[in-house]
Amino acid sequence: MAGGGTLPSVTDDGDDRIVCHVDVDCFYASCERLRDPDLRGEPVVVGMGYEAGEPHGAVATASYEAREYGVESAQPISQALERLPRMARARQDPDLDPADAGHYRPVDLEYYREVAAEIKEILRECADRIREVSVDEAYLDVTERTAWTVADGRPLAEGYARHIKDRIAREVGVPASVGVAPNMSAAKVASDHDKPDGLVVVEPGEVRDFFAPLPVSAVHGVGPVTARELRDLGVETAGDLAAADPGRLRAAFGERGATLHDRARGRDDREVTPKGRPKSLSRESAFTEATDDPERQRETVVGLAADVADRAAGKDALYRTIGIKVVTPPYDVNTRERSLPGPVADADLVREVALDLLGEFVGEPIRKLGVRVSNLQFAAAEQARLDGWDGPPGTDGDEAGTDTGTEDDADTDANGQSSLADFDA
DNA sequence: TCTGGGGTCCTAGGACCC
DNA sequence: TCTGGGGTCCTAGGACCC
Repeated sequence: MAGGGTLPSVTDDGDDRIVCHVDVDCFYASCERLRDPDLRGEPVVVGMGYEAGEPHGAVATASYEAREYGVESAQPISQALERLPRMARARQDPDLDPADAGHYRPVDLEYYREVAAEIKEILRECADRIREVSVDEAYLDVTERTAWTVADGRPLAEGYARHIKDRIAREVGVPASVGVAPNMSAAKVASDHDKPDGLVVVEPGEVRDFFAPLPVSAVHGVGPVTARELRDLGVETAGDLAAADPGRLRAAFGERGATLHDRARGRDDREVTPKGRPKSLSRESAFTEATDDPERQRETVVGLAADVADRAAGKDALYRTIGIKVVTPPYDVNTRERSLPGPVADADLVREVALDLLGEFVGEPIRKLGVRVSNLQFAAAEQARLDGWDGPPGTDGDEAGTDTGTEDDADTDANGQSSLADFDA
């Protein structure tokens, strides 16, 4: 970019990696279209906790056509229906125009996972290192597969990204947005920049200029709360953030402030690494309306506890901490947890501890309940396989899992974590 | 816009230890 | 009797992400 006073040929931080962020556009809705091509071009709303003909649940994904009617994700279905009536209803009600109606579908995660698996296969073929963020999103390090070299006015990396995007469209049949940049954070923002069906390339040295005009909320890690607090400090754009005094940011936001400052300046040295094992497993569910019925509350916790224990068992996970979440009106989130002397896999214990913790709240009005297990350790065989070693003699599974085994992903994420590790050493 | 479900990381205070 | 300066673990809550 022909920027102002900065040195023209210096990259933001000397990082010449090539990172792609691939994000399937309104994934659930796109999957529904895959299975029912009549939905193409139509407003589609996928609701969780939604059942055909019922008004409850919340919007998981809305197609872009549905968004034009003001349907947003996380919205209650009842509200979505006010803005975009159901097609079946519009066909019967003479006051409604079917042209302004939408197709509502319940979430079918199993099917979406099948589609995601096909996409993942393509991504794995296209990159040496991948981090799958969620069912519809992944980072790829493609440094070894392409180059920033410019040919015919465009970097080769752009053609490579287009190739990935085209393969997903052709072989799977869903649209994806792709961002290409020298680091993860910029690649993510790039893929968000021109949705749907976007392809945005930010070359090394351009990252800071690319960020500059964007609102702070576009920076990954800035949510509504931080955005408001930043605004109060006079920081409106990512450019303001990059120019802000890091000491002030650190004072206001701690380590996160420093990280966000770095991101806005185009600095992010996180490596693209696989996600590793989960750190907690949980299950929660909301009552249609807050209830103070102790029996319903206990029943719910019993069911959630069984689900969580079951899932943990399916993953060969042991847990040392059992907790609950209790949401009381208006929307107060309370958590309670208890750690055990050692790791267990015991459904009865999950239930007993969860019920015991619930005792503090039982009888109060409750909107939502959750059960969680954490401090996970994985069975020895699983651990050895994932760690890529066979287990040295004299180190049994218990020892290996106790401490460092679960912390060995310290290099994966937060800078704070690795600096702590450095300090220890 | 009164809020669905599954996660991650960070912070801060207190207990406890040396 | 009062008190330093580490460190770890546990718990609760908050912000954020998809």
